[in-house]
Amino acid sequence: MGRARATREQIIEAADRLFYRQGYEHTSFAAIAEAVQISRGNFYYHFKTKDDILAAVIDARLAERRRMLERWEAEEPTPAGRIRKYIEIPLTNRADVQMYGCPVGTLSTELAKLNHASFAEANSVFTLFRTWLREQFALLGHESEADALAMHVIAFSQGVATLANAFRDEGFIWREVKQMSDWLTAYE
Amino acid sequence: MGRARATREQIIEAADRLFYRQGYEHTSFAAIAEAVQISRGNFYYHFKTKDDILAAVIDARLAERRRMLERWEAEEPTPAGRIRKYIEIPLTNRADVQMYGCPVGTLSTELAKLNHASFAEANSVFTLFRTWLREQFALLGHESEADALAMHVIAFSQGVATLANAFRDEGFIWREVKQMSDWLTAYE
DNA sequence: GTCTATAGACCGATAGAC
DNA sequence: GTCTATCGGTCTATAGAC
Repeated sequence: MGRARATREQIIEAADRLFYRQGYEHTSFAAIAEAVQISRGNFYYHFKTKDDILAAVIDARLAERRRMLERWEAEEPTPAGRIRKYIEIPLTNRADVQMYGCPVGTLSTELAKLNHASFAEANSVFTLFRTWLREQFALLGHESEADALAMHVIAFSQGVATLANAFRDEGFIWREVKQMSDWLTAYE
Repeated sequence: MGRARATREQIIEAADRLFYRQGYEHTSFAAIAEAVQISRGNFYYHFKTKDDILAAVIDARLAERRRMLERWEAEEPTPAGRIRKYIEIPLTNRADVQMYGCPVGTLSTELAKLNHASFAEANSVFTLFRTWLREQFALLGHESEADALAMHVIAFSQGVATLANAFRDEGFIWREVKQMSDWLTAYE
């Protein structure tokens, strides 16, 4: 049981990484199996279909982001400090962002085009951020516009990620994050 | 000769549409051939490889966007009015944007993940916008920061498109475009 | 008769699935 | 390990305009 669980998690980890770097559709069973160094037969013991793996990857991402937000709440005493943590994501992950874009945004974009059943599930990561940011803005005393501000911050992040990916320009990320961080001071 | 040209352009048109709606990799020869109502054999008379079609689609998009910018220059006498036209794109195309995102951004994102040779070519549409917006900001007297402002506007557009696609929220587009339009007045 | 445009059988490789 | 579907891509035959 412990062994099966470890293998299962290795598969999810490898799939997560490959879906992010190569896209969901472009990633084959064989590629994941090879990355985990297991046979395809063993593979099917853990996941019956590719959609099953996708669902597991999305669940894992959701759980990981939840933990990240909890960590931020422990580290940053003020709502503004927490929002700033979110704004800085493209900078914190700049190497990956330039190479592969945002994991959440690019998966959402791909699943939208595939008309995939897990499209809504994948967007629940966006919703997690949206709800959390909304809370932080509400704590800052901007209840009535909290949701619009939350969406604005996420949109900023997505725009920066997409262009940083297209142009592979780190200076651009620095400038945009600085600007957004300055914008936030008006709401502190 | 005239017949061939018509067929060729029909193929490019159908491929453009399908690449946008379903993604490049997810769109098969068979799907394009069916959309144009020709056989797959005929198809290969006009394009040898799938990459050839992609290149033709990118060229067509570049030409189309160039014409659009020229149209805007004719219609809008002021640089600010022209920039505003760009800012309003997500609103103008809101139905498609909500369903399929931005054609330029989503193709760039997909080709980045596929490590596709035409990645740079696809981004030339971004560069077209970037150069054009930079010129408009320079005309407004903001030469030193013109490029950063151009990138900022494109990033805004990409962020709005990605989130509008994920949440299928038209109100969000209206709010963001309004906000960005107001932001622009500070530079007029 | 020639050339353009079209059709469709066919190929090897690889995909997801069992 | 195998099965079936489908992928991108090649090849040949031929219909029709000139």
